[in-house]
Amino acid sequence: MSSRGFNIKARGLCNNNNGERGTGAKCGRWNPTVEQVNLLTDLFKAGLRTPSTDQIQKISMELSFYGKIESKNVFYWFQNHKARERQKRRKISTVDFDHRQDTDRFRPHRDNLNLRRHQPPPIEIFEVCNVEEKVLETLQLFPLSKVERVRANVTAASHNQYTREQAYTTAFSTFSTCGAEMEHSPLDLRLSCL
Amino acid sequence: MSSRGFNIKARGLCNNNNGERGTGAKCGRWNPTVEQVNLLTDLFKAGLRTPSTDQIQKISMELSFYGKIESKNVFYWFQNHKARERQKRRKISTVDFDHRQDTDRFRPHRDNLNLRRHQPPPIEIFEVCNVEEKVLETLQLFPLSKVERVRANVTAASHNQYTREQAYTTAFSTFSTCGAEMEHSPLDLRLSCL
DNA sequence: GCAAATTAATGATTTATTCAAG
DNA sequence: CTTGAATAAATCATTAATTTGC
Repeated sequence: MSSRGFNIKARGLCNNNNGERGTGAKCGRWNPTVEQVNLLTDLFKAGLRTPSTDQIQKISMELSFYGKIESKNVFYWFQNHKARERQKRRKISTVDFDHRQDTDRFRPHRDNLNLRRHQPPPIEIFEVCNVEEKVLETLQLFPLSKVERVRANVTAASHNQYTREQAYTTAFSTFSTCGAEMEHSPLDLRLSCL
Repeated sequence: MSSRGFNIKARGLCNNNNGERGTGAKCGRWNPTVEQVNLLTDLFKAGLRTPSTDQIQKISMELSFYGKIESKNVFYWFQNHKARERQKRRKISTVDFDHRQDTDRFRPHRDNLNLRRHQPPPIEIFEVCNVEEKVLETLQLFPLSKVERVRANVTAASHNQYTREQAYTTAFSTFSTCGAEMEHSPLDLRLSCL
């Protein structure tokens, strides 16, 4: 019993969504291929968090090789994956001082948030994040032909997080974008085109 | 002291943003004309809250007559205006039981939030919202030539919220979109185009 | 084995919060 | 101090895993 009036939303109209993956050409939402998920995960492991417009464009382009995909799917995937990784990590890194009052049952991890905001957070989270942010400035997407090599390299690198920077320059084609535009901003991606 | 690495973001590169309005053709953000704000406000008063892709497109188109504007500006305007109206209303409707401890200084209006979530909200908000949702299905944008008339009608209607539906059919060209696409969803707007 | 029923994941939206320009 | 812009959190909704009874 949905209390919304939205769930009508074009059922039956939609053509089959993904040529591969799974069974019966349902309509609803994007159903990523395992390859697609793998690649996205690799990029995430490599430190990509909030891809720019161009990056999303390229990723989507590359991944479309493995199945139907839209840019927004890529965007959402990173949004969700980032958030849920954060959430997961927060959960495990705060079980220690998780003795609060009853009132906190109402807001499951809000307090962790406030905590995170108003005091130095459990280091490794932001250490990692900062690294990401920096590196992302020069991170470029891979050509499809190099996919396998990329996967191998990144996977290898993920076992040793101090060779991560190496992994970038090895796996992805890195070239200086400092003088380039770099005016992306995730919102451009969401709206500028319309 | 911003702890982000984002604020670099193309300063100086940007060409002048808005030809009119204000002073010196700065780059930064959109600076709406008074006419633009007026029109947007009218639409808001008329009940528009989360315009669809097409609606945003049209609004942007119309408003571009008064000055430089992008679709995303329209999108953001509604986002912000909706949120801040809600916030404003929440503030005034919960001042009564606003006696909390010192710790709350850290999170200014968080508690109001939780409140809103865990108990029936001040009715009229959601009453209004529901009305909006329904009406919006048939709300169409105005032609620019009718702007003045629209403004007049909407303003008039805003004094008597029970003639609101009348105002729609009077001020805007209403035609049945039930059989039409109606697959918009705000996210299409943000990403589908890219 | 195999569907119906439940639950867990996760794609998609909305809402809240924060940043920062003017 | 207002508000445009952007991010993060919370929420909704659908699909896949899985459990369960047969």
